[in-house]
Amino acid sequence: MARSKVSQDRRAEPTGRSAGAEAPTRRELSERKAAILRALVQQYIRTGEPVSSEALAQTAGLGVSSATIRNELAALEEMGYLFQPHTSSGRAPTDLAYRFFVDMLPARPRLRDAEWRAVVAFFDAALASVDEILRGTTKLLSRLTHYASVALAPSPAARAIVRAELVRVGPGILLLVVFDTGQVERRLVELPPARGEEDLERTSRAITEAFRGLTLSGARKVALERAKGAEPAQRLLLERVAEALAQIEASQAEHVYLGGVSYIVSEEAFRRRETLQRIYEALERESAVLRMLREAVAVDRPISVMIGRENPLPEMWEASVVAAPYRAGSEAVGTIGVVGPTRMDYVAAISAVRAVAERLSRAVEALAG
Amino acid sequence: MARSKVSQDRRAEPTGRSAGAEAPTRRELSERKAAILRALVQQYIRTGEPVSSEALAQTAGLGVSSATIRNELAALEEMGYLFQPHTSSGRAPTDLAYRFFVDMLPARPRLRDAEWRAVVAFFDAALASVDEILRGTTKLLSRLTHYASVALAPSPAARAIVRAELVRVGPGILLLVVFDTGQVERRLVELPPARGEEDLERTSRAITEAFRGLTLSGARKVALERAKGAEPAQRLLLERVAEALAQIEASQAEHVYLGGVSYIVSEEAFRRRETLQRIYEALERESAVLRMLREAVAVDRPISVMIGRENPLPEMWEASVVAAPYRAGSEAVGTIGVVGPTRMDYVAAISAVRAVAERLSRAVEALAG
DNA sequence: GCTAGCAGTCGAGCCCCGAGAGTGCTAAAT
DNA sequence: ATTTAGCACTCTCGGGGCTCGACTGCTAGC
Repeated sequence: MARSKVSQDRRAEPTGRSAGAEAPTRRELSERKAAILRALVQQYIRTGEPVSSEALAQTAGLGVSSATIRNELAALEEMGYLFQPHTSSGRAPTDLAYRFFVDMLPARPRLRDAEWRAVVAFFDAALASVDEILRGTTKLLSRLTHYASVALAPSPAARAIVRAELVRVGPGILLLVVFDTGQVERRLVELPPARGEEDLERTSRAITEAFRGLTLSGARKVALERAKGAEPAQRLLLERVAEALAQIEASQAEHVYLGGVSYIVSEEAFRRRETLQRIYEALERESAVLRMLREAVAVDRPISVMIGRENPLPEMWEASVVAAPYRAGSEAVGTIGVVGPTRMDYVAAISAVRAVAERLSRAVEALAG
Repeated sequence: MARSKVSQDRRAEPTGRSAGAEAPTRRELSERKAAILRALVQQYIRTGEPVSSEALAQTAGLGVSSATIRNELAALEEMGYLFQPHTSSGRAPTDLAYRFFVDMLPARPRLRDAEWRAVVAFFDAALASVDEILRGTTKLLSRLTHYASVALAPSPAARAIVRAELVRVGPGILLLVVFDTGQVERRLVELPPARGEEDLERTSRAITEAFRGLTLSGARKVALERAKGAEPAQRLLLERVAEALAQIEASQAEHVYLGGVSYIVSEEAFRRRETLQRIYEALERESAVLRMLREAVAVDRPISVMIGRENPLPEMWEASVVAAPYRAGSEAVGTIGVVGPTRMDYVAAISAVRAVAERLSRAVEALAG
């Protein structure tokens, strides 16, 4: 593949949309170069074919001839924005060009009416819990964008507990924690030998009372405190509960949602089987998705775009991610995003992700109060 | 595609392994034809290339010349077991041939030792709930077989409730039902206006007591009964709880687990993008997977195999499914399976699915007591 | 009934060729 | 100093034609 000219520096500008703020290292583009570059990227996104100077002369509306544009294109290629699949073909954008294109996008693209209504309709339906909402959200996002979608549930670590119980299930004891988002976490509690049902009941009632309104770490502290004063029978149980709480806090694997993976199977850009397989593998690995989305929204922006090699996962270097955090109150609690080819329709993806993130925030906020 | 000769009758023998029992409609094959057919299918599964008479003469060990085998092959093709991609190529199996091959498989293929140990190890780890187990199970199955895996959770309809509660979450009330499998179902209860916290607490405690040990429909009856006698404030709430219970009973969409989809991306048999996309679309549609697995295990066998067009979903006609129910006690409560190309390694898939279903049954049984 | 042998069929790979698309460069024009 | 017209050059893509080789089906003889 003639990809050798793609920009090496993985993170010239790691964040999403820097809307006008220049990276100091990047040479400024002349008006005309910028216009040409934008037109080229736009057309390439539309057609997927390398763009010729002639085509740009006609569509970009600069009133200069194709020969002039050819000179500019040569310069842009020199600067690392473009490459030619082969000597006598048009030019295609590198990651750097997409970055430029995305950074220059007008501030707030709007969703089309029909789509906006679909978003509103989805979130208007009564949904019981964040889990249920997110499952639907990935489907919604994929339907809107025709790309694969991912979502991260709020980390329970920061959420308030509305209920905690111990339940006997089969031979084991299950610690059940319900959060203000409607999320439910469960953990097996290693059972101390020969525990009576009454003890269990009593402890369960005790923690239900004691944990209400606390966070996981708060609850854990309380459990340990109470364990100290308690009679031996309860003591062990409480300590085990504290352990389970810690485990819940640490684990996050279950909180990745995935949807619409069938949409990107037919992407021309993922023609090579191997590319597609590696992307799917990564998407199935919760830790990978977690890492990717975390990094995507690390910088505090409403929408982040991660283009090609900006992605921390090499498997994703031929893909782009458009991601946004969603909030409950003022703090970001989770992330949603879409995954498509670097040649994705950024305008559509950004507006869809933005709209969904907004409504999702409201929905989660309504739940969590 | 030269697939026109594939058997038309979608369900000559709908079930999995009939191990020797003949379908009355199917003409009996001579010893030699059977041996040739088996050898051919085996080789085709191994190589993916049409098999020649010469190759069979060498490997099948029948002591006859390729010319003789050619005659037999012509007959088998006539009977619908084989087809030629083109005139001068070897033969490939039709669905009917795979069906024959699978039906003739020796009774209980064993898993290789290392794999068996992986299965045992997975189920030896303490797992909190059926959900958690199944999530891991699909991963395990896919790792073993290199195909995509699906699993159906036990329908909560038949399970016993170990706990039911009402919890205030944000502005809504959440009905939380915990089953003996560790599964948790939650449903928003349409809130009657201006309900006091004490009422809620009281009702919650009441249903916790009253529902313990019942099934969903049992609990629903109890709720409605109690509603009759109750004071108006509680009455409405109880009726709404009954409604929510009915909804839980009816819904099953959330109970489909999917894993290892990246494994089948590179399947040569799904070379055509469209084929792969349709398969993925179907796998993402819970209702479709539900229908497929239901039909697969409809006949009471330890392992069911659904080959190509035997599948009720046309999207899956180029794929095969190996499925098995898992049990808690004597009743089948859920299903697991793998999805691969019709040319899949049935022996490996069957032994993996069987082994996993067995251990899974034990694990679920241990949970549900 | 089996098999050796042979003619016939078809796909895969290769080369060649021409058409077409698009570039880079040069030299003239502004 | 730009811009542009013009032209030579490069490379892909598709088709046609070719050979090679892998199989088959069939026939005739064992």
